[in-house]
Parts: sequence; structure tokens; C-alpha cells
Amino acid sequence: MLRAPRASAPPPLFDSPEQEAYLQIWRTYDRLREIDERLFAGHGITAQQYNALRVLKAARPGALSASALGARLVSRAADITRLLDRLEQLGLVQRQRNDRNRRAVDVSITPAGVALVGRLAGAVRRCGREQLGHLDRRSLRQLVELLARARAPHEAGGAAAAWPVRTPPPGRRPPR
Amino acid sequence: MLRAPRASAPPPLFDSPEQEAYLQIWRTYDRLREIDERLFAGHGITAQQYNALRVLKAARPGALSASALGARLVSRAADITRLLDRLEQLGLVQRQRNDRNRRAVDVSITPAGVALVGRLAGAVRRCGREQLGHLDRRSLRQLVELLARARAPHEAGGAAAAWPVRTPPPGRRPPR
DNA sequence: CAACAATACTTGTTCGAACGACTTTCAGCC
DNA sequence: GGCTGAAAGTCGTTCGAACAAGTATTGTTG
Repeated sequence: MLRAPRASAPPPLFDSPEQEAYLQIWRTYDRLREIDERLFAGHGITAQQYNALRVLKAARPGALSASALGARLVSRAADITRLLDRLEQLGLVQRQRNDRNRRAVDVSITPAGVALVGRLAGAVRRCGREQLGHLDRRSLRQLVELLARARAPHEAGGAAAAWPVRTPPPGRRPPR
Repeated sequence: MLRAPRASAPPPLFDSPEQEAYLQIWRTYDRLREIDERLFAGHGITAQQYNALRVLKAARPGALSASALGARLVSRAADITRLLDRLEQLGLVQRQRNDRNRRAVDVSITPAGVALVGRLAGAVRRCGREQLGHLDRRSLRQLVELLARARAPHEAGGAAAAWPVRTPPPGRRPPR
């Protein structure tokens, strides 16, 4: 049964529990993002670009096709080409046409890119602690678990192929 | 004691538990955002614009200064002016100089704005269910609570004045 | 094997976000 | 009561995100 609304009852802030949860995720992301974007901006790159460098570094000494890289990024980047343009201009990555499949482009991180990620490692770690260091391990794990459940239906391949995608093992046979 | 890393151990995907949690928040936001942005795009506005309309509708029949509106938005919008420009051009909000403080601008939602929000109400609700309807109430509450703790230190006024900011009570005397 | 479709990027263009400089207005203070 | 500094927006500009269209290459199929 519905309660009759009182004349001056404060309007509800959210339309539904689901909307509230979504807006809280958005808000939390926004607040935390401010912190690490400040860090990366000081080094002339964006958080998304740093992420690409992280993925490429993990793939060393191998290379990744542009689309494979895109699939491993945190945020779906509709526009890998331009992202790579910028990183390439900074000398942090290099592109090379794949000879076996001349449509594809192999992307790999340069020594300068590795060096930059290395130089940032400490600051990134401190940044993480500033962002969420006040939560104990148990809460962090709980949060991660809830978030994974939250987006499970919206990951491309269903729960099975959920992000994060593991980079293929280094002994990977290049596609024929 | 540290386990000696085996030759081909997969590289860790995250540098620290805090970073993992942050990236999961980012990822989850990104996946869920895609869903509701598709909805709003179909009506010619963005999620951020819809949020502004929601806040302004809740403030009816009063008005909000541009900065007060900005403080209530989900995402810090460094650029309320332009956001309002667009909404005003669509005829969804109106601006009026505040006579008491001629620096300030009072923003209020127009009947057309109210109508748009009303027309979207059902779809927004469905959208929320599509995004997070698969989580039970208890999980949603738990998630919201964890997120609030996660960003508490990063809300402007500390935990006390944490977002969401309540709009002032409706009995508020309209500024002369 | 020619034609057609699918892949993997690239390019063009439009729009919003971010940062800073600038204008107007108010509030506090000798 | 004129100065100084802060507050509240506006404007200019640059950059990345998003969407659509285009190009080159490969796989497929009658």
C-alpha cells in the first residue's frame, strides 16, 4: 500500500535503488579520477594513455594489434588510432604493419615508454593509496567482487570472458 | 616469504589492490554508462544534461544559481556555462540574473524541460533495471555503502557534507 | 577466379570537457 | 567612500571522445 505523500516531504533524490547505485558508481569514479588524472597530466599523458602503456608493457617483448590493445583497455576506446597517434608522437610506442596480415598493425612499447611507466610506478602506487588506501583489504575485495557482479551481464562475452582480459602467454604462436 | 617467480608466470594485471579496485570502478562505470548514454542520445541530450534537469526539476518551483547546480551534479562540471547554453538553446531551462546578487544567475527548468524528464521517466527506470536489475536489494545497498566509504575522504566538505547534496527545502522563500 | 562481404584501420567532422584569462559585481576594510 | 580581494559567470582555445564514412587487405563462395 502506498503511503500518502505529505505536503512538504523532501523529494526523493533517486528514482530507484538501481539508479542510486549507478549514480554512486559514477560519482565515485569521478572523484577518484580527479586524483590520478592530476598525476598523469603532470607528465603529459592521460589516464587512458597510461593504461595503454601498462598493457603494452605487460605484453613485452611481444606486440599487440591495435584492436587487441583496445579490447584490453579499461574504457572502451572507440578511437585507438588517434590514441596511438599521440603516443607515437611522444615516442612512447611504435607501430609496424603486420606482414602476415597487412591490414593489421602491431603496436609495441618503446624503451622510452617503458622508462616512463617505470618513472611513474612509485607515484602511481602512492596515488592508489591516496585514492583508496583508507579501505581495508576485506572491503576492497568485497567492492571488487560486487562491481564484477554488477557489470557481468554487460561484458562482451558474458561472465566467461569478462574483463580484464589476460594477455596471451608470451610463448604465443603468432597467427598464421 | 616470497615465492620465487616461475619463468613464465603471468605478469600481475594490477599493481596493487587499490589500483585494482579503482580500475574496476572505472570499468564498471564505463560499461553501465554505455547503456544510459544510448538512451539519452536518442533524445538529443547527454547523461550529464539529464542530471542537471533532474536536479532542477527537484528544485521546482525555485531556481538554483549556476554554481549551486554544479555542486549537485554527479560529475564535477567545470563548465556549467556551456552546459546551460545548450540546455537553454533546447528550451529546457531558462536563465535570469539574480537581482539581489547581480553576479549570480538563477537557473530554472522550463515546462518543456519538465515534460522531457516526464517523457523519459519510464525509459530511465527501465534503463536502471537493465543496468543493475540483476542485483538484489541487499547487494545494491552494500555496493552503495562501500562506494560512499570509498570516496568519503575525497568529497569536498569531508564526510559531513558528502554528495548527494539535498536541495534546500521546498518552503524556501524565493529570492527577491 | 571474379565478386562480394568481412576485417582492420584511418580520416573527417562534430561535440563536449578542461584549463585559463577576462568581466562584472559584491563584501570587507582602513 | 574609494581600494582590494573574492565571488560568479562568461569566453577563447585546445584536446580528446564519438560517430560516420572511406581505404586497403583478406577470406569466401558460386
